[in-house]
Amino acid sequence: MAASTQVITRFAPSPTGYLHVGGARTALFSWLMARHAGGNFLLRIEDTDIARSTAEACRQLIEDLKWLGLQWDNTQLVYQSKRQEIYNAIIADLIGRDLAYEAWETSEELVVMRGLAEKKKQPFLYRRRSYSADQVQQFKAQGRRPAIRFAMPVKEYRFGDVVLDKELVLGPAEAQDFVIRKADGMPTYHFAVVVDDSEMNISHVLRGQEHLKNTFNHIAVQEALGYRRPIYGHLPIIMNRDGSKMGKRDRDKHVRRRAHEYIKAHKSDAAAVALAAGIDAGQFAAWISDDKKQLDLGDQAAVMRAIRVDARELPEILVHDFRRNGYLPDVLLNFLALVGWSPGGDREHLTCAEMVDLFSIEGIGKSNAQFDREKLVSFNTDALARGYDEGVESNLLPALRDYLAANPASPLNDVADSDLVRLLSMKKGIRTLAEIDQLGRFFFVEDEAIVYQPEAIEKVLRKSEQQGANVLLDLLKVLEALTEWTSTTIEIAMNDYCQQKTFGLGKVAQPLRVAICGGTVSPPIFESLEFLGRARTLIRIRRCLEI
RNA sequence: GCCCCCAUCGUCUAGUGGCCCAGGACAUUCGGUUCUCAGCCGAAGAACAGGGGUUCGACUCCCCUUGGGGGUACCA
Repeated sequence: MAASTQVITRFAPSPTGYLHVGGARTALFSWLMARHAGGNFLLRIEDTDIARSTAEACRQLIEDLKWLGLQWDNTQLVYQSKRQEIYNAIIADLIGRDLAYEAWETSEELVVMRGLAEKKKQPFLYRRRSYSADQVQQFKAQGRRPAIRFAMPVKEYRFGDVVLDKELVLGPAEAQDFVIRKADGMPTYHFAVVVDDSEMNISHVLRGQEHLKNTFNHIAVQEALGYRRPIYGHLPIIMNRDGSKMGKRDRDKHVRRRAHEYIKAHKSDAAAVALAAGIDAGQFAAWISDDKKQLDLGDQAAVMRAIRVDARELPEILVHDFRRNGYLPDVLLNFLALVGWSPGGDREHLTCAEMVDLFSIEGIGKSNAQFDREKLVSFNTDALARGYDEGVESNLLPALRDYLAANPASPLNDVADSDLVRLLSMKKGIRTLAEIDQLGRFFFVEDEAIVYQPEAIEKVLRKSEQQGANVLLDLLKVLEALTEWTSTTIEIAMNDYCQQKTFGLGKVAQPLRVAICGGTVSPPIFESLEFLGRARTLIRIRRCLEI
């Protein structure tokens, strides 16, 4: 393949938080495209927003991509924050050619100017303004730092979009001088993205449709710099069930809502919650009263602890949420691919290799799509069932270990592989690995730690004049008398007992279940008893009867 | 306010002018299986946003309306 036709795609996230599913899908499509064409997929970190970018977020992002298996081909990651001199040299050149210039307005002044334009029902456009030498002196004396704006040539811009399959046009009236270097000295996204895509030889840029209008800015800079233009494709946006754009903000919104609820329910106030969370009171107050503000990851976690909100109740939108809640990476990838892309025909369940093979830009849809968690659960259930078919130990055990790594607090972390395999084999038909965790925990805690749920005790043991409890009393004797303790012998004994009493099996299974696990839900009862062992089973039954 | 994109069952989609009174999957409803929860098996209902064109013929092409979404930052 000639170098000029080589496909090079990239994923260029901003490290301001964990990877969310929208970003993951963009990465997936770029990855699929490169792999399909036998080209390269590169990773670049766009950390030019120094206030919001963190090293921690960056580490998470990389871990999430690795978990998904979206391997990138550049051994050396590109960090935009480390390339300031390169950008500055190019900007200096642009200034020298009068294609860029210093702009002295503050953000506040710009907000006022925009408000004025909207009042007049006019679009706001920034075009070059002149300052007298005196004014500039004054600005400098005030300590102002200028931003650098690109003098965007006033003309028509157009480009062909391979996803939308049409030509997009920006009229001359809409050209405006946008900022390419912020007052803090960092380049803006619009500038760095153009320089780096060119330097990295990116052939195809796939990104969300929210970038559609930005593309004209990028083209203008490319033209000024004499760069080759990559092929652009703008992906449909992934939406929530309520039809709004799916993003990190949703979690923030949820936490804010819960914080308000907490303050109301506990007759507390913002300052007290901020104190409990150990974060700055002023910052917290600003966040809780302003929907547009977002907490960073660490602060969000601290606030959640303070108001006792568990991460599991947040809407799953981050790749890490899905990992933590027991989804398989390949399932998430398969499902994500189908949000906005179709291989055609009736095919849905695909391995990564099949997706690579079948991927094409033409198969990408043009319209926004809602993210349907129920269908994802169904995909996960199917994949888990296939895992059972293909071997619990080779297939499901590593997946469960991975799940546990993301859930360090689970008691199952201390359990031997052989027992995890037994547990998995006992309970088929699970939808997520989290179900194994929840359903299996009672095996691995102390007998005294079993918590008997009041509703379960009432419904299964106390109801109908303590019928359940009486059955349990009988069963205690039957089980004590058993010579051999296997699920088969237990089942035979229980069936005998039921025949004697003309009971259905449910009449004995449920009391036993409550006795050994404290609730009404567990893996199949006879195998559970065998697994738990005679001694512990009997201890738990006696303890339950005492209560 | 201004600019832009999109439009098939509730949801994700197949469909590139006649193979479609529209196919699949998830969800839903109803049956069956089962010691609980799941799972599994079977069946059913469910869509081309509306209006104009073009054409012998329109889900497919064009226009308008309506609806949804995005952007409008010294965020990316």
